[in-house]
Amino acid sequence: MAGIERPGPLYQQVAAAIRQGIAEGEFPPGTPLPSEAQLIERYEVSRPTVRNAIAALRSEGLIEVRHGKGSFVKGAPTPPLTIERTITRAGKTFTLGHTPWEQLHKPTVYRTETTSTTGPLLELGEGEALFGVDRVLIDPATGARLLHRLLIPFTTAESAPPLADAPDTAIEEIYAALTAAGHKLTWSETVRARMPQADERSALELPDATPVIHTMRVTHGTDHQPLILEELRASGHQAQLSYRITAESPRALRAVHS
Amino acid sequence: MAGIERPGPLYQQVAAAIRQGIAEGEFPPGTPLPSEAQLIERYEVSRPTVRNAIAALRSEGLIEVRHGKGSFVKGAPTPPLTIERTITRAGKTFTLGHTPWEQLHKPTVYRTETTSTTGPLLELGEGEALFGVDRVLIDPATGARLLHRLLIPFTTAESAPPLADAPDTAIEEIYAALTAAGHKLTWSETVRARMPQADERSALELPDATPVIHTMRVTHGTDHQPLILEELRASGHQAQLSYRITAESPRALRAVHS
DNA sequence: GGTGGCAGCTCGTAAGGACGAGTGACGTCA
DNA sequence: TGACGTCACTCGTCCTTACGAGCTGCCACC
Repeated sequence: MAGIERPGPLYQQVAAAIRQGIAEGEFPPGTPLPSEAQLIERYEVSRPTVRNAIAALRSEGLIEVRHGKGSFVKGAPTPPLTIERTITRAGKTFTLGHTPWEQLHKPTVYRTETTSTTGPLLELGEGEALFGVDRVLIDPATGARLLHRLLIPFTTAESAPPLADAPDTAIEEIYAALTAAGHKLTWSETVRARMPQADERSALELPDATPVIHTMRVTHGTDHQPLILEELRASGHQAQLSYRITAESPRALRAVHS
Repeated sequence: MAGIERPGPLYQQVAAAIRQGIAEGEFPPGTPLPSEAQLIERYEVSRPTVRNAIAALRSEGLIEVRHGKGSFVKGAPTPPLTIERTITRAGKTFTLGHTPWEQLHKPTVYRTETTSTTGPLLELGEGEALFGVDRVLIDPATGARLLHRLLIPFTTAESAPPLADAPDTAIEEIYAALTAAGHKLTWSETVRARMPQADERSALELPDATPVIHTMRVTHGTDHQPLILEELRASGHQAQLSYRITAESPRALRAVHS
């Protein structure tokens, strides 16, 4: 390789040199890197070595490769869209999601069954009948996409009349219907970071090396019985979740980090 | 390739065949895949093709490659450790974290400055002086690791005497000290999913293709001024966060998903 | 019997050649 | 003038060959 010999595998040295070039502004965001052939000449290495280096930078999310065009430096990661998942106490506004989403299609409504993942959350066995409602939500400002899924057990749908007829009602209407049916709602939500599945990669238009942030929210009724399950999946590059937490009695802070 | 010709690149066909073998139980979790040489014979392809297929499976997190030993099918992802980030209303218990963590080392205490990320969260400019306290927490049951970082602005440390002397106090002691200093605490927390940086990969002992789940929690005082910033980073494979949400007035559910 | 070294397995890195496929610009032909 | 085909450029896939490095078990030597 041209210049000073550094330790480690050659392709790592090439990757480090390109990384440095990006950091120092030699390759500004949005511009194409030198082509593979040029990198071969420049660093005096073989094509596999160059491609290996490029693969490393790709998996770090630093660059993006477009067939027939070249390798492009990615812009600084856009400040991710914040999705409010918040509640404040006593009468203040209660946001379950960023407001101005647009729906890409009409909601997809289908019948499905509980799985080994969703069953326990709904306190049902496996194979119990559910309504499924899938939505693709888009933030008009940034184009960020969200996959939203609603799973409604038949028993819940029957207990709240509007649901059985039209499960593709807006979320707040569903909450309203459940409240009207006499339920006092609480929610519990788990958040995971994981790599996308193939269908998520295409639906969310995820580039390489992009994790998804995945939440499962269970709405509980008065006796804490699970009523519905909401799933939200978004690109880790485009979305972050935000929670606001209020404590009633500060004395309750014991028993943390023993 | 042996057998029926399927469409698409050869290495994808090989990857698909191995994927199928894993799904069908031919290669159970924990067992080694056939070696590269054997896969070459079996599918009648060259070594780069086999390695390309293996790289694809690796980046999906399906297998794990150990130098000198072989490629191993990963076990089903262990049910991740749930970290409670919860609050319930009015007097009930308030858990800021899973309780029985062990510390790997003594906390590392150092002086640092706000960055373009942490400054705005603490409502400070860039380059303002901070105490930093880093901890590596381990769940004794599963071995799951957590990186915990506490950033304390000097002004906060001065306003609560114990902090200036010993910033490496346990978290609940810090909250207690802040409360004793007259603050009525609230918290806001953001959650992101992203790929690890090199230092996180080693500190959390992350395998390939493992995202991290990263939370930033700001503790606010009586006038909502930011007091301290807590960062928590964990493997997406090992940890999930859990929130419990309670609403005071169900009428406040309007203005969701317009 | 114990211990060290070597052999033979694994994957990691590297070179070099060949061809296919996507893209865009240019020039030619109608 | 307009449309289409060609060509030059990009990256994608695939092959062969070679050697280095981590790991393990066998075997010979002490």
